[in-house]
Amino acid sequence: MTPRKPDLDRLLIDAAIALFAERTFEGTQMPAVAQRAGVGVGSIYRYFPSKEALGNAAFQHAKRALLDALAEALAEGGPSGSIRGEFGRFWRGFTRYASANPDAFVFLEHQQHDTFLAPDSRVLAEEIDRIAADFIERGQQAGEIRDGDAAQLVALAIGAFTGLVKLQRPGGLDTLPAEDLDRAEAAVWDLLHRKATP
Amino acid sequence: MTPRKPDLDRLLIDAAIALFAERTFEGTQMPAVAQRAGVGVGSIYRYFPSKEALGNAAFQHAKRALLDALAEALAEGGPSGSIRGEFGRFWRGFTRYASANPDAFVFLEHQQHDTFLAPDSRVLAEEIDRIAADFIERGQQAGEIRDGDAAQLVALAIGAFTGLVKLQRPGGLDTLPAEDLDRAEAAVWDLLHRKATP
Amino acid sequence: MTPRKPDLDRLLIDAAIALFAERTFEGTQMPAVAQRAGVGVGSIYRYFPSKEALGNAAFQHAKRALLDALAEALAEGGPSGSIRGEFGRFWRGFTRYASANPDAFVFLEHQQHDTFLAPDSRVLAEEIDRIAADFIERGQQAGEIRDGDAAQLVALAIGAFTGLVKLQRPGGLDTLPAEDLDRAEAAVWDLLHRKATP
Amino acid sequence: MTPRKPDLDRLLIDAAIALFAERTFEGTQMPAVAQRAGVGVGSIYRYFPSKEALGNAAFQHAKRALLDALAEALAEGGPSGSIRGEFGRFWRGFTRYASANPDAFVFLEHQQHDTFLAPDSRVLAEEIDRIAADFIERGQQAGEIRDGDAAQLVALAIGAFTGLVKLQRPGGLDTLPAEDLDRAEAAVWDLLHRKATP
DNA sequence: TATGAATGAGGTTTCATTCAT
DNA sequence: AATGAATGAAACCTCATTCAT
Repeated sequence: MTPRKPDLDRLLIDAAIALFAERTFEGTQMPAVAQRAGVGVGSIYRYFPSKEALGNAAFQHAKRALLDALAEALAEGGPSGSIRGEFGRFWRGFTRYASANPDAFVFLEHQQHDTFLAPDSRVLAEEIDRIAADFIERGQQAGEIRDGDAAQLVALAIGAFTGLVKLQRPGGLDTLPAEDLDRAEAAVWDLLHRKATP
Repeated sequence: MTPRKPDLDRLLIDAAIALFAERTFEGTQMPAVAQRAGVGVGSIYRYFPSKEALGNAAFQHAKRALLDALAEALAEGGPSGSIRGEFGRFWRGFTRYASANPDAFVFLEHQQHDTFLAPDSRVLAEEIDRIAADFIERGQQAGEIRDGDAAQLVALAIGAFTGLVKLQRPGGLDTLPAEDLDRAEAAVWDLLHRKATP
Repeated sequence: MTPRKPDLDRLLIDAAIALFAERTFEGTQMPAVAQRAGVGVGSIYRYFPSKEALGNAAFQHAKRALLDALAEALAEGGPSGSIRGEFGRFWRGFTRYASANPDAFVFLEHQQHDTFLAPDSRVLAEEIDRIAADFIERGQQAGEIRDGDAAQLVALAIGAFTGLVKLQRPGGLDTLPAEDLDRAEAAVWDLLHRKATP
Repeated sequence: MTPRKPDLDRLLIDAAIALFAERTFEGTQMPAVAQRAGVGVGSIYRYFPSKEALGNAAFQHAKRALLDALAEALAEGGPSGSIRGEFGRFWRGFTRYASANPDAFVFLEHQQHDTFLAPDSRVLAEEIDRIAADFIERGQQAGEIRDGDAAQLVALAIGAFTGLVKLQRPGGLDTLPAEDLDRAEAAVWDLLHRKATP
C-alpha cells in the first residue's frame, strides 16, 4: 500500500534478466540480483517466492515483450503487400527489441531453461516459433520462400540473427551502423528467399 | 601395464560436456559428473584439481576437436577449386562434428563461459572465428561473397547453423534427413553468396 | 481523550499467548502476532521494544492472572475450616483460570521459557509453587496430607491437572461435564490425601 | 559403505532430542545439533533431508523407545496377578525410561509437536494412550480403579508423573531417593485407586 | 499514531572438496 | 588407485526490526 520503491518487481526482473543473460540462471546469486536492483536481498522475496519464481517471471516478461514488439512491428503501416515486406517487419520487430533489450534477447536464446522453467512459461516459449512458421508457410505458398521444413527455416533465420546479436554484445545492436544492419537483413532474407530458377 | 580404467580423463570430460550442455556449468554438480562417468566423486580430483579446471579442460577439448574436424574437412580431397567448394567443406566439417558430438557443439555455443574460462581457453575460442573470417575475406575478394564485415557474416552463418543444431536436439543432427541438411547448406550459402547484380 | 484502540497492549499479549501456546515462542512470528491482534506489525513496537519483551510481558501477565485467580479463590467465602476445603479452593482457582484462559495456562506450563525469560519473570514463576508448597506443609502438619517433599507433591498435583487441561484442548476445560471435573478433583485430592492407616 | 563415524544417525537423534527438550524444535538451530553431535552441519543432511525430517525421526525414536520400555516392563516376571501389580509395572516402565532418557521424556511431553509432526509420527503418538486406557478399563471392571473416562484418568496419572520428571530436571529422575519415588508411586496409585466405600 | 514495505542478520540447505579407508 | 562419508563455505530463504509515509 505504501511502496517506497515503485515497480520494484520490474526493477528486479530487469536486474535478473541482465545477470541471467551474462552468467546463467544457476550462476546468478540472489544477492547479486538484489545489488543490481539496488535493494536488499529480503525485498526480492516480497515479490517472488523463490529464485525459481523470479526466473520464470523474468522469462515470461522477456518473452511477452518480444511478442509485443513483434506484434507491433507486424501491424505497422497497414497491410503489408508482399512477403518481403512482411519479412522486413519481422526484422524490424526483432531488431528493435534486441536493440532495446539486448540482455533479454540473449537470455531468451539460452538453451538451458529446462532446469527452472514452469509449464506455463514453456507454453509461452512456443508462441513466436508458431507465428514465424506461419509466415514461412505463407511465403512458400506464394513461391517467395524456399522449400523445406518451416521450423528448420525459422531456426536458421532466428539463429543467424541471434549470432549477430551475440557478436555485438555487450554494446548492443545499437552500436552497429545502420548500413551493416541493412546488409544483415538482406543476407537473412536471401537465406529464406527462393531464387528464381534460371 | 595397462591402466584398468583407460582414458578416465576422457570419460570425465565427456560426462562433463554432456551435463554442461544441458544444465550449464554452474548448474552441474561434481557428483553428477562422477555418476555419469561411472566413477566416485573423489576420482575426479585425481585428474582435475577443481571444477573450474574440469570446465576448462572440457571446453578446450571440445574446441580443439571442432578445430580438428574443420581442418580435416578443409583438407579433404585436395585443394578446393572454388569458394563455394570451400564453403561445402566448412559445412561438412561443422556438420560432421555436430553430428558426432551434439552436446559438445551446444556447449561451445553457450555464451556464458566467462565465469570459468581461463585465459588459455579464451585464446583457443577465437581460432575458429579467425579461420572462418579469413575464408569470408577471400570469398569477398573473389567476388563470391557479399560485402560487409567478415566477423558479422561469420556470426550470421554460424548462428544459423547453431539454430538448426539446437532445433534438432536432443536427437542430434543425425535425425535430420540428408535432403534437409542439403537444403540448409544451400540456404546458408545464399546467406553469404553475393548475387550477381542483374 | 479515549484512545481509539484501548488496551492495545492487552490485545497484543492475548494474541501472543494464544500463538505461543500453540506454536512455541520461537515458532511464532511477529507478523503473526500482529495479524491475530488485528494491527500492523509496526504497532507492536510502540508497546514492546522487542519480541523478547513481548514474551516476558505475556508470561508475566499470564502468571499474575493465575496468581490473582488463585488468591481470589482462596479468599472466597471466609476462612476455610479444613485442609480439604482449602484444596477445593485451590482446585476452583486453577479450574476457573484454565477455563477462562486455556491458552495462557498451557503457555505457562511450557518448560522452554529459559530462552527468553528475564530474571524478573523468573521470580514470578516461583510464586505459585511457594503458595502451594506452603499449603502442602500445613496439610502435612495437620495430618491430612501424605508425607514427602512438598515440592514433589505440588509437582504431582499440578502435573495431573495440567495433563487434564492438555487433554481437553482445544475445546477448553469448559467442554468437560461438571461431573468429570468433580471426579478429577476427588482423584487429585486422593493423590495428596493421607489415608488413615487401618 | 565406509562410515567413519558409526551410527551417526543415532548420535544426531540423541543430540536433537536433548536440544529439542530444552529449547523446543523451533528454538533449536541445525548448527547447534551438529555441534552437540560433534559433526559438521552438512553431515546432518546425509542422514536427514531436512530439519523437519530430523524432528520426526527424533520423535519416533523417542516414542518407540518408550513403548519398548513399557512393553518390557509389562512383560516382566510373568503374568501380573493384580491390577495394583500391573500398575507397578507401568510405573516401573515409565520410571526406567525417564531415568535413562530424561530429555526424550520431556521432549515427548511437549505439546507443540503439531508444527512439524508428520502423519506417521502422529499415529505412533496415540499408541501409549491406548495401552494405558485399556489398563484403566480393565481396572475399572475389576473394581480396582475409580469410575470415570479412561482417557481422563490416563491424562491425570501421566500428567502427575510428568510433573515430577520436569521438577527433577536436569539432574534426572535418578537424583530422586528411592523412597521419594516409592511415595510418588503410592500417590499416583491413589489417584487411580477406587477407595472402598465405608 | 499506525502502517507495512524494506532491510540484513541469521537460519536452513547445498555442494565443491578432502581424506580415511 | 579409487571411493564416498564428512566437512564448512557459501548459497537460498526467513523474519525481527526499522522508518518513510
